[in-house]
Amino acid sequence: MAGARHVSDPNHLLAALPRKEYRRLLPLLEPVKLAFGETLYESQSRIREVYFPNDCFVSMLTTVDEDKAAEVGLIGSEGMIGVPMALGVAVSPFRAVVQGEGTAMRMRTADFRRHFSTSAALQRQVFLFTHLLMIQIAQTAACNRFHVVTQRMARWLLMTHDRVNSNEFRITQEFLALMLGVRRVGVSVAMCALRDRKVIAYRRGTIRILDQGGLVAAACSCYKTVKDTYSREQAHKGNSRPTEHR
Amino acid sequence: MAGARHVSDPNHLLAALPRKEYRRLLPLLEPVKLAFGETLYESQSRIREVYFPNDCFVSMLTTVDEDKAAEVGLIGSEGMIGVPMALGVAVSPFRAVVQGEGTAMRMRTADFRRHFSTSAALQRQVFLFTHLLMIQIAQTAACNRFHVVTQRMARWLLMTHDRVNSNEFRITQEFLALMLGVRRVGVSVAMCALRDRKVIAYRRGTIRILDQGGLVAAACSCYKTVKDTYSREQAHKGNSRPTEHR
DNA sequence: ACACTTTTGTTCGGAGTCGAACATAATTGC
DNA sequence: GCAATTATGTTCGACTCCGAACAAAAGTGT
Repeated sequence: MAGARHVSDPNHLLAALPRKEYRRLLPLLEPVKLAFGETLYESQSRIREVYFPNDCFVSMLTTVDEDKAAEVGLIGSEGMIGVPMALGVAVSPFRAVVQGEGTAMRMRTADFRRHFSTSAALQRQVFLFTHLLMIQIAQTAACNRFHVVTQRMARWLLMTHDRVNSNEFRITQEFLALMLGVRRVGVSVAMCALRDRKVIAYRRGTIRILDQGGLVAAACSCYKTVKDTYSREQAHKGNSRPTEHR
Repeated sequence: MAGARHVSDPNHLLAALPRKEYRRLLPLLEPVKLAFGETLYESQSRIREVYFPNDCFVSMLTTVDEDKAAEVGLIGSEGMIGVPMALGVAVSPFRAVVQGEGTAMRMRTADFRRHFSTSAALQRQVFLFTHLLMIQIAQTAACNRFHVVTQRMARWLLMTHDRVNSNEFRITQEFLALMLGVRRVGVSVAMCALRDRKVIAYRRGTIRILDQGGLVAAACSCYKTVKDTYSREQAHKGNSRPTEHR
């Protein structure tokens, strides 16, 4: 959790595969560098490749009223981009935008489809993640309903923090406002409040988390709820094979 | 859409199975009557049976802060209750409450698991529905973020209307408020407004839709978005087999 | 050093929802 | 018929967030 960033932090879904499966998959996996802001899928567009993030992470956005959008999920090395492929659908219902730059393993949909149908281990990993993603989206729905901007923003910072493995990362208030679906002013006020309480520090596009506990306290319970669910399920799936990798 | 209620409106997932598959499944399906308000799953509880609604429908609720809850999905004859089972998880992340009484086909999880793993047709149906449910939940997340009570309520009435196949159904403002995660007062005001505009009529626990077009106009675009997605995908899956059933 | 762009901070009135409380109307039980 | 219960309607002040507009500060390019 508080560890330094690994040089090559591998994707957890792939890392959890039996070695034999992994070797079989490897030739079809192309390591790619994903830049901040890059769009992997447009909403309603055909899925051509799936991605297994290593140390990058990606936002899933739902569009509404043709001008507004809101983030419904955040996916890092614990998951995969292109879940609909696992459900037999090759059209992405969401826009997928790279939130944190880094590397991912890319796989063509045809290759994925072929391997997926014959690999019980891959199915197990991907379906479990699909389940977790669904929970995350549902929690976001409830969170959007009940919690105020400060809480939702704190939650977002924590979720990002968990995926970036660093206390500092680059993000502008404008962008954060887009993700949360609020005005930038709302973010500005909320961040000032947290800064005054010495929970975070920031300057022009860079934010640093000073007091993680304080941030958890400022966030709604949604953060803990989702995180606990993730670690609970990760623990279960560890049963199949020890978490050692590479 | 405007048709009368069938005496035995069958579940669409089951109806779309090849006849042979369906016959194989039938002995394991137990028709049950589900009463309004009945809880099929508690949140975090073990899933013992899955349900294929015929003419009933069920709300999926996410709990938050130990006292509040919000509906994240509404499932009728187009779907199944117990989607996590298809993803290899036997614990329901949501509370499932019967919203509209009626009948469903019940199946023990062990039987479902066994058949599911060997029936490509059933997998196809259930995974497609899982995909649609995910979209519905995500849309609810965005909807909760951007739209006001009147719009969300209109959407809810329309979604219910689609599943109940009748212009009139029983529902109290108190209950509706629970589903939407707002105060009853908010629902009261919104319903008065719609009634004054002659879009709906109601009296103590019963509501009647007078002007479906007006209701669509009062609702946010989320209703149309989700509905269109459903019909688009339903059309696709029809390719495998004509929609004739029984 | 300077102009320009990007990012952040502040203010304003208005709309929507909140929690709380109370009033009225319809239905049920006896 | 009458009391109790359930469902609906209305009002109040407080709070959050909205859209709009403007100001200030930090970084960039030349």
